[in-house]
Formats: sequence, structure tokens, C-alpha cells
Amino acid sequence: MANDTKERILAAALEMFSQNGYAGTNIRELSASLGLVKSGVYKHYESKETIWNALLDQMIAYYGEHFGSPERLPPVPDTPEGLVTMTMQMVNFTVHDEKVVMTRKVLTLEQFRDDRARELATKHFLTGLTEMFTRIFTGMMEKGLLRKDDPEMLAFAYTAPISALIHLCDREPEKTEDAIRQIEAFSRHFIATYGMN
Amino acid sequence: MANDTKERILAAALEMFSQNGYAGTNIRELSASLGLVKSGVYKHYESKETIWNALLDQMIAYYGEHFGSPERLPPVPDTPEGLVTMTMQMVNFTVHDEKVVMTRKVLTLEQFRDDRARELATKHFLTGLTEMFTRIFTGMMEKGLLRKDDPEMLAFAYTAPISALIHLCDREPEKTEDAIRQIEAFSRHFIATYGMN
DNA sequence: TTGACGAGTGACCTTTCGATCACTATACTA
DNA sequence: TAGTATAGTGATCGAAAGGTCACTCGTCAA
Repeated sequence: MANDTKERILAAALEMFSQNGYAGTNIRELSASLGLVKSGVYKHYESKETIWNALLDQMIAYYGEHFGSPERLPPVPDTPEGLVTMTMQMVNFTVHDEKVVMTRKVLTLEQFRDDRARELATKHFLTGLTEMFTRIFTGMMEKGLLRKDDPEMLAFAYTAPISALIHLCDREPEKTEDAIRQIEAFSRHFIATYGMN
Repeated sequence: MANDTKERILAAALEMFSQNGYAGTNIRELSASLGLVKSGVYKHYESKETIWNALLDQMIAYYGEHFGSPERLPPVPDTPEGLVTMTMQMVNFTVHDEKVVMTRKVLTLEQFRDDRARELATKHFLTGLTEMFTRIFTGMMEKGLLRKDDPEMLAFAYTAPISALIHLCDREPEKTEDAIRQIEAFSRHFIATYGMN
């Protein structure tokens, strides 16, 4: 039960930090959103900064569990169309899952202030995706689905535009449908360019 | 002289907002950085929000002057290598010019809070670049320098990865040199893929 | 049954924030 | 020269911020 409230505080913190940033969030509102009074929160965390660090711990752990290990990799597609399908599944998840969206927003807002946020932001937005698709594209090249080329360069060229459109969805959610269509069109164009048919 | 101080306040605001965000900035520090006392600032702007709006006005005007009009377009390169050269010139400017860097940071930090910042962020980070290179690539295709393809799609595929690395420079300035090298490699790879030689 | 513990409350503290105002010094104008 | 406008000062204000503390109440173990 104590643990439950601790978790609920972190969830509320994620929500408020993602909307108003760390500096723009106050403990009173955060507590109120949980039906608590300010001092109740301080029974579980000794300061605002402690909450922030615990939240970051959680985000880092989550990232490590879900994207950090090579064995968690999505399977290498068997057809060019399989790449589109897999991409769209990942995109739909990452754009619609509230926790993931809020995590990206927090990292965006705090990347210049907190070193760990900075580091995680680079992983989330850039290197993590590139590494993941480097492996996938290497596999696709071995299967003869992709033109032989520098897989890392292709992964970067593939993921960065998609990442840009995901950021657009975070910033202007009403453009989400358009952005998703654009991602699919881009994915097909990528295959038309680098595929082996 | 009044005007001078007004401008200096905006410059200081850009600096502080880009480092600490709007909510994380206080007027005392801002004033002190100008050798003023807080109430001196209020002689020129009636509130913190007024400063913010004036700064946004300025950023929007600056963007309109420098990137908004088609006649401001860089010339269409005459060779594939010309694209690399032009790209690297633009990148070097945008990554090293302090005002431009701070503008991007401010837009990054306030994009979820302020509608005008949201809109300008999308232009800065996405649509503006795409539009600009759509025209350039259309011209290059007419000159026979680029494979005939959807110029808008190519522009997006070209600018989004570059934009991602520019964001990396903003976030982790110590990686700037690497990022610039990576941009150049990407630019050459792009030409190797879509060029007509 | 009792005693200890832990979650949550409400009053309170200190600091900091944005903002105001009476005032001064300077520079320009009639 | 007298008068006025203006940039800047320093004291002050009320609100809001983060944080503390004595206390209550329910749960559970001895």
C-alpha cells in the first residue's frame, strides 16, 4: 500500500513533468491530483528532486528492459513489406501509448538541465533506434531483402525521419493521423529505394 | 537608449529561457545579468509574460525574414558535391551561431506550453527545412543532378536526419564535431543513392 | 488488548517569486 | 532656466513555492 502510493506519485509526476516541466510543476498540484495533501507526498519522497530522480531511475530501467538488450529485438522481416508492417506497429504503439509519449516529452523538456535525461534522450531519439535498425537491416541484407550498403547509415537514414514525425505527433497531436500516413509512405519509399526487387 | 535596454532584455531573456525554460527563469536573475535591478526591467516590459511574447514576436519575425520568403532560398547547386558544400555551410552556421542555437532550445522547451512556439518549432525543425529542400531538389532534378523522384519525399528524407543531428549538437555540444562529420557522410551517401552519376 | 508503526492531515515556516510604487538622477525641451 | 519625461533604484507586498512537524487514525503483531 505504501508502495502503491509511491508508484502513484511517480505516475502523477510523469504526467505533470511532461506537461509543465520540472520547474513548472509544484508539489501541491501533484499531491492534489492524487487526492493527497502536500505533506502526504513527503512521507514517501523527501523532496521534489528525489521524486525527479526516482522517475528518471524508472525511465532508465524501463528503457533498459524494453530496448536495451539485443534479445528483445523485433525479428528480422522476411519480406520488404514486413519492414513496413513492423515499423507501423512500433510507430502506432509509441505514438499512442500515453506513458511512452509522456516519457518522450519529459526527456525533451529536461534534456538541457539533467545529465541523465540528456543521455537517455539521445538514446531514445537517436542512437537506440539506429542500433536497433542496424541489426535489422544487417539481417535483411543477409536475407537478400536489402541492397548491400552500410547498415548503420541506412538505419540512421530510416529512423531519423520517422523519429522526426513522432516528435511532430508529440507536439501537435491533431496531426497524428497525417504523420502516421507520412511515415508509411516514407517506409515504402525507403524500400523502393534500397530494396532488392 | 530605452530601445537599447529593451533589446538587451530580450537578448538576456533568450539566453535564460533557452537554459532554464520559461518557468525556470526569474526576473531577478535576468535583471542582474544586465546590471539592472528587477524593477528596472518592469520599466520596459509590464510582465514576464510580456517579455516572453515579445521574444516570440522577434523569433517569428526573424524566421520570416531569413527563411520565410522563397527569394531567400540558397541557389540550386550545379554539381552533386555542391549540395554537400551548401549543406555543410548551413549546418556549420546553424550549429555554431549562438542566437540560433538558443532559439532552437527555447522552442524545444516551450513547444508544449505555447501555441506559437509549437507552430514555430514545427517550421524550424520540420516543414521549413522540407520546403526549402523541396525547391532545391526540384531544381537539381531539372538540372539532371538528381534521379527523378518525389522531391518532397527526398527533401524530407534528406533534412530530417540532419535535423536530428543538429538536435544532438544542441543537447550534447561536445559531440558537435562527430555530428558534423556524420552529417557530411550522410550527405554524401544521399548523393550516392539519389545522384545521377 | 495494547503498543508500535506507517499513511495521511493541517497548520506553519522560510524563501522566492512576480509585481508595485514612491523616489532620484539625468537628459532633453520649451 | 524651469519644467517634464524617462531610466533606474530600493523598499515593500502578497502569493506561491518547497519543506517541516506535531498529531490522528487505522492496521497489525506480540
